[in-house]
Amino acid sequence: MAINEKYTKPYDPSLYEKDIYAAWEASGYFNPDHLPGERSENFSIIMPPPNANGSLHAGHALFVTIQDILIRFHRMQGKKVLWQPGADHAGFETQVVYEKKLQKEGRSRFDMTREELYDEILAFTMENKSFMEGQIRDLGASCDWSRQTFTLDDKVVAQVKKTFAQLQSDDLLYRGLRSVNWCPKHQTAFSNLEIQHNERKDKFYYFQYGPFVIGTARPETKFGDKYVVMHPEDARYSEYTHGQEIEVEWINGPITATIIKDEAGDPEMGSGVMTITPWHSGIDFEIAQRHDLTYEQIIDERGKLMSIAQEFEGMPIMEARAKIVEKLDAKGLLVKVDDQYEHSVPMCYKCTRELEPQLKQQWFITMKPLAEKALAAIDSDCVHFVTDQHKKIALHWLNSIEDWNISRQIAWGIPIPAKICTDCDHGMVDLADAITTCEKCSGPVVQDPDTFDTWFSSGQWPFTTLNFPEGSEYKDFYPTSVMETGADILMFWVLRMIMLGIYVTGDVPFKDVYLHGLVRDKKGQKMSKSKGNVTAPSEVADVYGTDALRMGLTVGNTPGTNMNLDPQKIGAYKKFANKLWNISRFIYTNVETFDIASYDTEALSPASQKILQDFHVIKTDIADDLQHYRIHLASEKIYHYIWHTLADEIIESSKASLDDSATTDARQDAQYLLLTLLGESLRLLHPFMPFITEEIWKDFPSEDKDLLMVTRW
RNA sequence: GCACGCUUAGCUCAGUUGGUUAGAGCAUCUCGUUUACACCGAGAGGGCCGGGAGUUCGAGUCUCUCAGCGUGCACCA
Repeated sequence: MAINEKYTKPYDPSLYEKDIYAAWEASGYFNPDHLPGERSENFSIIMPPPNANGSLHAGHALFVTIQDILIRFHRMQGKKVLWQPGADHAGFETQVVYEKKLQKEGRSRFDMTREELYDEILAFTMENKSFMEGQIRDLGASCDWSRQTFTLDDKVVAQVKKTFAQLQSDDLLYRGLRSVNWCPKHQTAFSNLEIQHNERKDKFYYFQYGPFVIGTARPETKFGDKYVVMHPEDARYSEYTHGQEIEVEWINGPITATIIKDEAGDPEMGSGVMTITPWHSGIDFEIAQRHDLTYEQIIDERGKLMSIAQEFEGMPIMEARAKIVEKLDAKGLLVKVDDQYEHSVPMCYKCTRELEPQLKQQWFITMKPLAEKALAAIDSDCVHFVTDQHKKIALHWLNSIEDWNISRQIAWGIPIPAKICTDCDHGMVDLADAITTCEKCSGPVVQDPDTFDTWFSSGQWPFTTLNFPEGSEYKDFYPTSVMETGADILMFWVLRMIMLGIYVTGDVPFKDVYLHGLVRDKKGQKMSKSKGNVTAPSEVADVYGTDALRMGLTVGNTPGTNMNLDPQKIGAYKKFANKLWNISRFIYTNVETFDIASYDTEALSPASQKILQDFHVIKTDIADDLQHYRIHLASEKIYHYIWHTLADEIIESSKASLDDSATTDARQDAQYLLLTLLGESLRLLHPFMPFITEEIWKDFPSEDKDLLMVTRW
């Protein structure tokens, strides 16, 4: 197309983006092995694998944009660059999405075998995965698709199991009866990080329990309470001795209660006396363990009372609570009710239902030794946090880390390679699938039905994707240059990658950590489907173009803080794309007779030399910004330069020199200056707005030019 | 309870190691425009940088404190 014809129309992204991406992909330059020229330095990013269970949202668009900017910048700096993409099976997350789908179809996972469910979710995930990959391409991501990894690929699963066994042999793994966070709806346990605490006002009941008054918000758990705990120093109860037995009248008749003196009893709290329910409270369980007490399950996995509750058996919690209070009141044991009791209750982060602590045999990782090495790495800046506030949060969490429950009672995930004894419940790690009898009691064994917490495998992602330990990728690119991901998964993912990376490979998985905040709507509200305020990247890109979307997500978006995304802002960068289009039209149509290769730069006027020097300063400044992850500043600077310096000043003042009445020297001086600045500006802007810059670059008069994406700065 | 943030123009936000007259986008107002571009240009108004104290030759930036807003972790008889 003739230059004037092409540029006469406003820039229309939809005419060019698909073809340009295809040209990039066909060039092979996404793959570090096929990059042109000598490249001594390496630069690498492992892409956080998006969940393969739905469409990309604005947060995905943000991380793809930030990472692509860094990748393209370093590639144009002449580095050997790997951006390793992936897709996440996202265990529990995906299973929840799929269960909703089942529900709509009038089905339930509890009517299916684990194998049937697994196969159906696998098919569902694979379909979504390819859909999602198309959306990442649409955003312009220059990642190496030839190395794409799925979190259930054989190599990943094999390494994850190996690590599990290694933890066992290093004595960092145990299977034990512990209080776990159990969701009665989803029928699985969660790690401590996955639970959400909600403030709530509830009734708080005081009951007469023998000579004591005890308080509780959960009367329905009290059937098995046969221990009375008080602080050993509490003078009010000095007449009672540890282990002393007393007869008390309780919900379903008289029981024998035992006095326990333990420092967990807080004299300041209520009467200073409490009864304990070890099966349904982590703290109570610890007390029970300290004193070797017995305990019993009161509430079943579905949230219903068990046979110990006698007449209340089978009732759901809330129904039982009211009736038990009624009965205790009738027996004259209800002392008072406080209905202004504020407390926070643990909820399932998915269904916002109350979690029920249950005692379960689960696999736990002993985290302290792993955390200590991570702390040292962060402290010494071997892992450098770009955002200082997240370094503080990381140190705080690692310093008070708790053991990690990695067992999940869901089908969609990596099966835990272990055998469980059906007689004594003893668990044995079994990578080779060779164990047939219990090592403790010689009883029969079955495969552990549970799967790993997704974050256990994700935590090993950097080195598994790079083919640890023998792969060339691992040798060339580990530790990777920077981990860029959402600040909301700092503890879930980033810190676990650091801990497991150091543990398995002996080295940190990445040198820098760059965390971005949430993308919210223009009013600062969290985007959600139910609110209808979701900005779908694909829809925005259709209206304004991908380049405009990328700029809108980038300019002024400080690392680590949330951003409010106003579509109007993206519209502003659509205007900018068109401005650049017209700048190019003006320059190209005015240099058609000019041969830049044969122009003698010695002849350049001092004024033009000064302009080029000024440009060089800006360019150095922008490069420095990008080296230091100041993407929000770099993008604004190049925007400002192109519009308000190149267009408003340099082009405007060049018009006189390009006029017919001007001398040949003056005209050539202006032509050289404008063409040079256009070429340079396209390079600088390319990482941010890759499509339009590549398209304009096609018309740049140069002998042996390659794609702009591999043109050096 | 422990910890981490935020507060700058009407709105959304930048402001890197303290250093000229505190910036941008959007919005508002005025003027201009047969042209590279109305997806335009020139210009204007608008800010005791949350309050107070301190360090300094100099503070939006550092320290302390108060207030408001937000977030994470933990606990909950």
